[in-house]
Amino acid sequence: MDFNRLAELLFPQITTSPADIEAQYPARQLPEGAKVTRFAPSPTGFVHFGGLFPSTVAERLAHQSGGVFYLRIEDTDAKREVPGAAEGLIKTLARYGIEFDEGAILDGSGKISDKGNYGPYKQSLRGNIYQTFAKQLIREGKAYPCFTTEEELDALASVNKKEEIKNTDWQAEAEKRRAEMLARRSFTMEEVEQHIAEGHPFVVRILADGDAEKKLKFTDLVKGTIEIPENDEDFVLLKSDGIPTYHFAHAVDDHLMGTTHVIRGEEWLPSLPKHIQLFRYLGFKLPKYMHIAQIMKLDELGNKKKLSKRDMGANMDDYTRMGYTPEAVCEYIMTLLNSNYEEWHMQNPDKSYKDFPFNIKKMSVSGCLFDFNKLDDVSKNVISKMTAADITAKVTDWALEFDPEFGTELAADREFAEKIFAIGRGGKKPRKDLATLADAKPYMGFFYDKLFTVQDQYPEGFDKSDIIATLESFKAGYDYADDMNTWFDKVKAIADSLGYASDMKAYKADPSAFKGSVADVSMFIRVAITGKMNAPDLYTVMQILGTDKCFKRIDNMINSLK
RNA sequence: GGCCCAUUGGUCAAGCGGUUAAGACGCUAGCCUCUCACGCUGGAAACUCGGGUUCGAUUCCCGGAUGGGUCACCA
Repeated sequence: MDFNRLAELLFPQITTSPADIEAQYPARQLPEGAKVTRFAPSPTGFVHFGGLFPSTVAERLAHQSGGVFYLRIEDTDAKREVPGAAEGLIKTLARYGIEFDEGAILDGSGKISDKGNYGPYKQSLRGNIYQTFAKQLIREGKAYPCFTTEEELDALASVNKKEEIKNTDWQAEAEKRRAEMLARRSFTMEEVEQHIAEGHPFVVRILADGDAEKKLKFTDLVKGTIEIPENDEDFVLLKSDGIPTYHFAHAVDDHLMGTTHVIRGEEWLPSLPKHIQLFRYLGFKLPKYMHIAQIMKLDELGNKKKLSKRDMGANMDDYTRMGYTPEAVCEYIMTLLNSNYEEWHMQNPDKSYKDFPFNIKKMSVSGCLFDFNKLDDVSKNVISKMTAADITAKVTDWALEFDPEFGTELAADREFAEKIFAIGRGGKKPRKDLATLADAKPYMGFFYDKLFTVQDQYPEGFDKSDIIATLESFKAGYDYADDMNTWFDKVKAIADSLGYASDMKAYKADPSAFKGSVADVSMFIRVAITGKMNAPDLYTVMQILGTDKCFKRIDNMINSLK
């Protein structure tokens, strides 16, 4: 077989050589140890948590090492492509601090355009490049055309549908398929010529030289040394539309674009032998690989499953809607990614997670369960450290979008809102009431007359007359100008006058000697003013609320009790 | 089913031949306290199972079990 002739027959339109293309992609001039990484999504939907996870690793590794982080759009499957998905992807990533140095990024007008010298960064624009290398492989007898159509293959394989996959006799399946491929390998030139002349479409398959019985040792930066069988499958390089498969595009692009570290989910591990073979066939240097563990969730049966796009917490917009800030999500990701992150963060409470020395060796090899409890904890800490102005702005913006009634109230008087958010904020041990921005409303909504309702009832066991007496004498004695101690002394005096202990220690020593304690008396007032049994320090609340509002609420409560 | 990967409390995880097996989240008891939220001090809770190797295995090796991933002209 004259492979040169075969190559010309198949790709007459390709006149460039691999060397021509290589010349356009000179080696990057970067400092020693600088890593070049990329995020290479297919524009089929939104970025989900499982995608943000490895891209965070890639971004950190590149920027931490003074390298390059770029975005490549893997739009090689027109059937699955979703219009606008790529733009959405980029915007979402940006919200989570993932910024690209080069690649297919957004220009000023919100359209995707290339930045950098190693493009084009959209695979659909690189057909000529892939075909050049495919032609070369054919010329070298390392790849061949296959005219068996998808339909024929399906018929042969009998199953391709998800439901049937469990019952598949995989061995028979593989053997049939392999037999077919083997038969197609030995097409004569005449047969090929005839097929081409008749206009039959073809795919280009690799001529696999591996032996699945033989193992190949490979070192993954996360997984360590693994043993995998050599590839003996004639997988597709170029689909019949001339567009490459993932495998081929990966080899060609990551080589040309100078990727030093390929970071991807561990679901790619089984196809690694294909990639190793391809790089060897093409004469490319193999990049370093990091196959990172997947994020899991628990299914109905209590089994771990890969977090899928439909799951709660998969779509990053879920977090926005629930009121988790990007900072919190990023920090949570860091805790999952590097086991020593939390320790570092405790020692460097004021530093950004981007200052954390991310360490590949500290990465977990096994998948972890997504844990909302943990996210809440991380988020509470993040929110508790914000300034009052900052949290006010964030909650207001959030509420304006997701809870307009609340948002409008907040926005109407920002200074008032900021005073509320300032309660217990800023000290060494700040309050941690909010896990999400959405928690703000139940926490402090009572400050607003429009949102105020009496949520909690007075517990059983207290004389209504005591409550009324408390409210009336409290109101009579209240002076806005009082300092906190004076204010509380007055509350204590009321407690004493009604037979409630003003001294908590005395009360605890002998509860039966009193009707209750000053804690109860405070509660009488608190419920009237805040509508709740639990609220931040009542004195401060009243200072913010002002005498008029407080008195009105007390009066309302007295009336409702009578 | 073949192949690959994994397996320390409920979750995330330190550990890398000899430890009272860290820590964080969650749960919980108590303290502090006008309630809450913090904070502090405690508590319950773990090495998947067999075989080896070794004076000694959570740690090393082999096998089983379990879980996950993957087996397309999808990425």
